[in-house]
Amino acid sequence: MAKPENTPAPAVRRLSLYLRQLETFHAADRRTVSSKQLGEALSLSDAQVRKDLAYFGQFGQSGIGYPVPELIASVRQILGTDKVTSVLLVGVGNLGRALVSYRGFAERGFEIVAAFDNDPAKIGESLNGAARIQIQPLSALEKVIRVHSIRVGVVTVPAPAAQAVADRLVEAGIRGILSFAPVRLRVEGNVAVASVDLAVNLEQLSFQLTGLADP
Amino acid sequence: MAKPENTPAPAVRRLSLYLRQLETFHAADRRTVSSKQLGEALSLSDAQVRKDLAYFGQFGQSGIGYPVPELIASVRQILGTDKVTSVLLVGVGNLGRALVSYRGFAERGFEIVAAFDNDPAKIGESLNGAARIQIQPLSALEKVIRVHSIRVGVVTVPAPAAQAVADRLVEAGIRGILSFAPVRLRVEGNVAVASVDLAVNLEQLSFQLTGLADP
DNA sequence: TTTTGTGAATTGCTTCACAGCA
DNA sequence: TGCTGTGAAGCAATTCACAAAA
Repeated sequence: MAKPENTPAPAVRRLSLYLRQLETFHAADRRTVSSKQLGEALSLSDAQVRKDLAYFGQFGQSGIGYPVPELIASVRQILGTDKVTSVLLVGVGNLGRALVSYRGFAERGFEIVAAFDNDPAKIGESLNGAARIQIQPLSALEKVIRVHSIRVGVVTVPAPAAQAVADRLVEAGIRGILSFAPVRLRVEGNVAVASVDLAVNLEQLSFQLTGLADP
Repeated sequence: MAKPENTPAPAVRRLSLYLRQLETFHAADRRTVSSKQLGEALSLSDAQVRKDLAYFGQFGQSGIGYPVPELIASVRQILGTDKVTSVLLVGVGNLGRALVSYRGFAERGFEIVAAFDNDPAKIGESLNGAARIQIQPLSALEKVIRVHSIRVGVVTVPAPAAQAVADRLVEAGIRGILSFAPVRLRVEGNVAVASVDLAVNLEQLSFQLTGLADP
């Protein structure tokens, strides 16, 4: 359960995969799992699994493996998802709408509690997410962040507007931003940014395709 | 414009970022760009930019930099996005709907030309994407793939259904799969798979947050 | 000059292999 | 025996630094 400063980023990414797989094992009433089994399910080596987990503490038992429920709890704590995190979303286009109702977020401990857009026609519209929320004007952003102590924002506005929205979120005290805009956001040091570029993934696929034999 | 077999995967990922940034420079009528400028825009070192591009050919000119329009054309060719790629989508939930109308795909050369779902209530419904398409039953999958020679599929079905859909796509001759289901898909060797797990990205953010000082 | 392309050095990540424990 | 945790080895990616080109 330690939180070392010098953890390889890839190891942290895989932690999420371990958690997902552990939950699957848990649903099947598995009590323990070995690094070999966990690795096989995720196409990783057993050594990789052990190294990754060892960065954060000693969770396993020699000869037995890792206790599934306990390891789930530990990994959640490491990731900070053992408590529900309130999240706001800016930009209620098609993607924004889909994310508000995306159950995968709630399942992983993230609840979208507010949504913002600058289109007057959308203000007041109800959205069905984990809770029912109403679209609010951007002018309400700062107040909502303050009143609800929201620390994470999801940005689904068009690329040209993304930096301005990010600046505003940072100014209002947000600590983390998940952006779907295909631009590199610049933020002051103490704010974490993660970026998802959906088209990039298709481009990577496309690249791999050009290298494959075509029967 | 070579296509070496042994290119670091991270370099290929960055190629997409270079393309994006080059297009921004192009829109601003920049004729040439140096590795330093490109790197600064993306928070990468100039050496990194040069190394990455050099994996694929010699595009720059000493003392000048890289010619923007030519490099854009070359990178598109390397990624295989110089031609439009027809894509199908399986699973028209909220996320699937959003992706069908997502303009970022069309802008990068991917056109969703067919959408499938197994919910009888949805069959025949019209969706507004780049083109207008009708939701079709899964039973039509194989025929559509064959008739339109579709090589790439986007999977937005619930996790438990994803592997079965992937198997069917592979069986029908698809060459690449972009999956949004939070499971590791197993496919036979010659099919490329890319996976986007939206919740994972929030978890990574959450992890970073726990390490940051909270003012 | 400026800036590329690239071998060499370095850093970082993964795999190996085994001591130690149940 | 079966399996973890970990130093050491091996491999991969990044950065350095400079010769060559315009």
